[in-house]
Amino acid sequence: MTELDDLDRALLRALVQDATLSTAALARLLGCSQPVAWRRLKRLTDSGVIAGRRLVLDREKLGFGVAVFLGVKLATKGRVSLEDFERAVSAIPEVQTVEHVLGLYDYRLRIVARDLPDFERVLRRRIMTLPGVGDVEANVLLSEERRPGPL
Amino acid sequence: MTELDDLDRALLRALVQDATLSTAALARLLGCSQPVAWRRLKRLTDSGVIAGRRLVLDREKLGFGVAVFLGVKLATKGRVSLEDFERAVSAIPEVQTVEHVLGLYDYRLRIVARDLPDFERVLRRRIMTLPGVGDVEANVLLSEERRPGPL
DNA sequence: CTTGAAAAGAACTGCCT
DNA sequence: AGGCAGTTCTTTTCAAG
Repeated sequence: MTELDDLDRALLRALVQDATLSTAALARLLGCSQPVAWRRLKRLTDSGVIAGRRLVLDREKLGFGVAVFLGVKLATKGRVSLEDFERAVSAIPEVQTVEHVLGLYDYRLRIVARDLPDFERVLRRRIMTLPGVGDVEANVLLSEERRPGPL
Repeated sequence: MTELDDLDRALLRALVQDATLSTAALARLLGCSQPVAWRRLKRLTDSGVIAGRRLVLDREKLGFGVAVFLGVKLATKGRVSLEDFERAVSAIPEVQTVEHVLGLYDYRLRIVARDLPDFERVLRRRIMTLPGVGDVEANVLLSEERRPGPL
């Protein structure tokens, strides 16, 4: 954990909303000079608080109209099973995220597909054939909203 | 949907891996000139295929060691209920994403908290008091991997 | 579609309070 | 720590092949 002051927090809040802001624009927003904004930004990046920058793509414009969350329960869960499952699931291109979780399910997967028939294909030929798969629960994404989170 | 050629796809793949690449570095990777990489990038941005750029923060370094996925079933789900729920849930700072889904649950929420006691506080005082909440299922995040997705 | 180059702007550095 | 002024680099636009 890193100690942040109010200026750091304001900087992160601004950048989480729009990562394309220049340090000069940031400085204007925060009421400080451009080099100060730059130094803060660099410090946060070097210390790893800022872990990276990601492109946000428009699924639909790319022809992937369907996103589905799958909860997966494994039938057998030794150490080897987990590793086998993770390796196999990582090889499926339609899988966007693999989350290892604790609770009713063992893994949560975010899958994207062109349409529902395409999703059925992925589910039957890719997911259901994964090593050790037990129960699977699906939730089709209707809409999603991302929030800044606590800071 | 937008029609993309192989160069566009290669460009997106490269940028999804590292959104900090300069257009010159991109051009080198793709084997084209810098102005071409720049034009392609601009076209993809203007057309909305590239929807934005986001900062990736390190939860733990910010002091939020716990992330939990909640599946929420509403007890009553008229149009008004959905809107009430969404408005109320958006006001909780610990909520990072709100996903309206179809399936066993109505909403999936990603919650972050400082630790498990802090999460319990959020769950009891914020989540369980939301308007119309029925069943709630929780999955604690152990680890997550993001994959490039299909392209 | 390319290369090359100039103009604008952003990022980075050193020095000062 | 913060600010000013300057340098360097990238992005962006344009001319010409």
